[in-house]
Amino acid sequence: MSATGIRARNRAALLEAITETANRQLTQVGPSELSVRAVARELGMASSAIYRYVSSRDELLTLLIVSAYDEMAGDVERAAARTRDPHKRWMAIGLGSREWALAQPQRFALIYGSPVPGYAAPQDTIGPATRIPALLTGILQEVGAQPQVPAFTSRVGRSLQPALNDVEQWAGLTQTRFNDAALALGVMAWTHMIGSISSELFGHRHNVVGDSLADRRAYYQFELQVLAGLLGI
Amino acid sequence: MSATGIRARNRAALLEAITETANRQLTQVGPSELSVRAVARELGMASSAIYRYVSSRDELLTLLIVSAYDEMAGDVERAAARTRDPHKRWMAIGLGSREWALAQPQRFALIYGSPVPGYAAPQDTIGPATRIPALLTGILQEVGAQPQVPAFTSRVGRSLQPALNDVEQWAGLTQTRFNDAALALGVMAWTHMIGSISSELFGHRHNVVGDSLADRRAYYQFELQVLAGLLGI
DNA sequence: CTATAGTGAGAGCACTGCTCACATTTAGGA
DNA sequence: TCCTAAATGTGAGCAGTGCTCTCACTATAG
Repeated sequence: MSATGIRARNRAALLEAITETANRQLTQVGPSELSVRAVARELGMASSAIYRYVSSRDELLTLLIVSAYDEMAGDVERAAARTRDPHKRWMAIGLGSREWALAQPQRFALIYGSPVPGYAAPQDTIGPATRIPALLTGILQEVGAQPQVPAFTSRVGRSLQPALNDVEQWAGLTQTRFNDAALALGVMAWTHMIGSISSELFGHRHNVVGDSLADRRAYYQFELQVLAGLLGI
Repeated sequence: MSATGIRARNRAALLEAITETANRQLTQVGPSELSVRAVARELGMASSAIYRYVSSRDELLTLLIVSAYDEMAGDVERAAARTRDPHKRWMAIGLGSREWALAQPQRFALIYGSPVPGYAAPQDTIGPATRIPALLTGILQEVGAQPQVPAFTSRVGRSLQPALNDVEQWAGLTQTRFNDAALALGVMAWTHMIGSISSELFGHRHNVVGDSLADRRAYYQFELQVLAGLLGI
């Protein structure tokens, strides 16, 4: 009788259960170690049954990627919403991103680490992936999108021009509009945030700097300040 | 009769052959997919024989990591040695790093990507890992290590102090000596270089920016200029 | 009520890292 | 020189993986 049917409901519930347990296993084993069989085992079903709901391990990973992007963006958006001041929001976005990454390192690695070879991100992921950058560009737009590029801008300007030839597309995607330098520096800031978080999280910095940067949060905050300064926020 | 013995020589040669074929397989399959059995197969020996030379897959990875660090550093050092001008050397180091990464993406992922879970980098890797950063700090030292921090420095300064409490150790390691701000910005620059290269290589930026940054090399060059400007190079 | 499509179980294939018992070769000391 | 001990290679085997296929069963639509 039910238009959707009891089967459709069960199906949705089970698919949710699959992604949930997979996400929970991700807190312990890391993306490349995630096992379809282990998920099935924990759910008490045959491993082959999983493939009724997810066509392959890669498709399961895609589900987890989308969920990670979305949850991280949600956290960061909430953190950013707590203040109106552009500079404080800038810091909140940066620090919030790091916080989420430290709390969920494997899920961060899933979306910002080196991809598993052969995996091509489908279209479903680009929407959720754009949410945090959109917050940043929103701030740029708010402060007037006139970055206070320091004295070296003239030297930099020459090398910048050929890099940006499709700003219109970007502006349309994010519904913002500002000049080339602001875009370039904005992308640079976002790149640096995830680069610095990755560096801390994956222990690359430790191989080089040792414990020179004892208070990692304070150092990251310093970096955020530098980036904000570059953009005149 | 030979003090070392023919066996030791064979052993060394075979160990070299193993890392060589492993490195060649790395050009096609990526770190997490690298297979001990496949290496053995290509060398025409039983898979179990490999374990006479390498105690585990992780130890093989460590060998490859060290070799990747060393070869990349060699390339970049050569590129940097072509000029004496600090600014040009700065650019050569940054661009050289990117060049190597684009030519050997899997090996770059091996050393700067997300680590395989459970793998802890042994001491052998920290020496080779420090070579390129040492080039950068060398330039900082050369230009006087007085970064031209822009107007926002005063605001930044407060948050910087707690982050740096073991500068002496770092200075000893790299045999350089400069002030806290120079160190902090230097680490930031290096962090950004590998972060930006990773972002381009692993396709993270593509999910966000699309093809707005058409000429990726030009954009990366722009970033290098900004970083150089921050450090007064 | 029946034909159909959805669902689960289990066996099986090809692959992985790794261990072990066994044969063979080599090296060094009595 | 001989002989013991160490080093080396082989193949079987264990436990795990992703994924496919066949078979039974059940809910749904006509």
